[in-house]
Amino acid sequence: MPTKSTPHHHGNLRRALVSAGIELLSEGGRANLTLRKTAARANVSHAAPAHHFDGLDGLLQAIAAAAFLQFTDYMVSARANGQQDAQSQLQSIVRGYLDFAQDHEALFDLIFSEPIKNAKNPELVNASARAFEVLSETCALFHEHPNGPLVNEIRIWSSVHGYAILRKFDRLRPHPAAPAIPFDWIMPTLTPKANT
Amino acid sequence: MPTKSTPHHHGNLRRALVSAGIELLSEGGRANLTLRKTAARANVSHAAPAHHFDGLDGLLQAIAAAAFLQFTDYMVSARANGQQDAQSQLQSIVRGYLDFAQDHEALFDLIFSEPIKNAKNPELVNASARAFEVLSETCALFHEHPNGPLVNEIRIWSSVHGYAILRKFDRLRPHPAAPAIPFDWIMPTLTPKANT
DNA sequence: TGTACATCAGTGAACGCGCGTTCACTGATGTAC
DNA sequence: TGTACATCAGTGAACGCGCGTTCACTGATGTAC
Repeated sequence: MPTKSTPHHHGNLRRALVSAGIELLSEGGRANLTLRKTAARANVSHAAPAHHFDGLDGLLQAIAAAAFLQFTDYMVSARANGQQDAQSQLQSIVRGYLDFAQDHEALFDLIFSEPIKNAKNPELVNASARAFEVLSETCALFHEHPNGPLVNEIRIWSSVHGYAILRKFDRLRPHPAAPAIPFDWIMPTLTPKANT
Repeated sequence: MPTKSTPHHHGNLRRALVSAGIELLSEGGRANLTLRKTAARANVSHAAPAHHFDGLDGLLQAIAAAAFLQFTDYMVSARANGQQDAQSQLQSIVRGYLDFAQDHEALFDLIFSEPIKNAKNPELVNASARAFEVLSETCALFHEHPNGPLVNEIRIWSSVHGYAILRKFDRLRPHPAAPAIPFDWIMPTLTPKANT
């Protein structure tokens, strides 16, 4: 008799609440996310989340951590599914980056938002660091920039992040009927290390 | 007898409310901005803003419009005060862009935020368009990109915007003690039209 | 296998708070004559 | 210059609402023996 209602002990309420919160964010942005709505979406009383998160901020950070993991997965999956030379790998993670920004706009906004900026939550910090590592790994396939480490990463990352924002604001067209300028046209060029 | 208390007819309450709202945003971000707090900051009853704005959204859009004007002023002033060759002008507006992002972080966040994205308020739309024009004017001093118009603008703008975000998240250092990588090192290169 | 018991993860009522909004009001300003 | 009057831009009380949080509670789970 594995099914039938479970009035107590949801099983994995924490995960369910994070999912519910992501839905609410996607539907109505940050203003739509409250503990009470999240609990209701997870079919649980509004006091239940207190057993799993330290207030609204705790929920927000847990959501951001989950978002970073998914963000990383977009990049890693794209890289794994593409060709394996350096240039292709770099293009793949950039595609993953931009796809995530488009498919999950609310989460993309969240992870680069002010309240998340200074969060110390280790789960969140680790998830964030992992996303950045993916970029670094891929940049490591190229010759270091003459000015030193991290410069390649910043060149790529600045471009792709800015491009994502401009696309969100529909600023990539000379006029409304024109196609959007593709990222390929503005992507900085790096020099691969070896003949891969 | 020009002074003495003015219980009614503030003079320019609308402007005072926008200023008060900017202060509140700077102090505590979007969550700190409410009509009641804004009215209190402007030393006015909490019902007074209704005579000047269409609710909180109206105030928010007015603040965003004011922010765009100030943003534009940062770029235009920097350009006017620098050397006048094409490359210097471009560097100047980029410096203005980055200075604004740093000096007015809350406003920078606001003008590129979701709630402002789809606002139709003409004052706001015009202020936004003007900021973008400044970049276009300056890019017009360079040869058009082989792929057509707007490509130079997108290259510069993506980089500088992304760089501003990375700096905000303190991601411009290989390690905590290192200096931040300067924007000069990642700025895309354009070809000036004439020998200015 | 059964029983006692501690702990965990929910419920639902209650609370106080700040919010946006409404409304009758009133004093200041501007205009007509 | 003076008077009447409409309009404008404030006040302050009142409202209902959704919020986070607290609290006593209870049923389910896990553990000791």
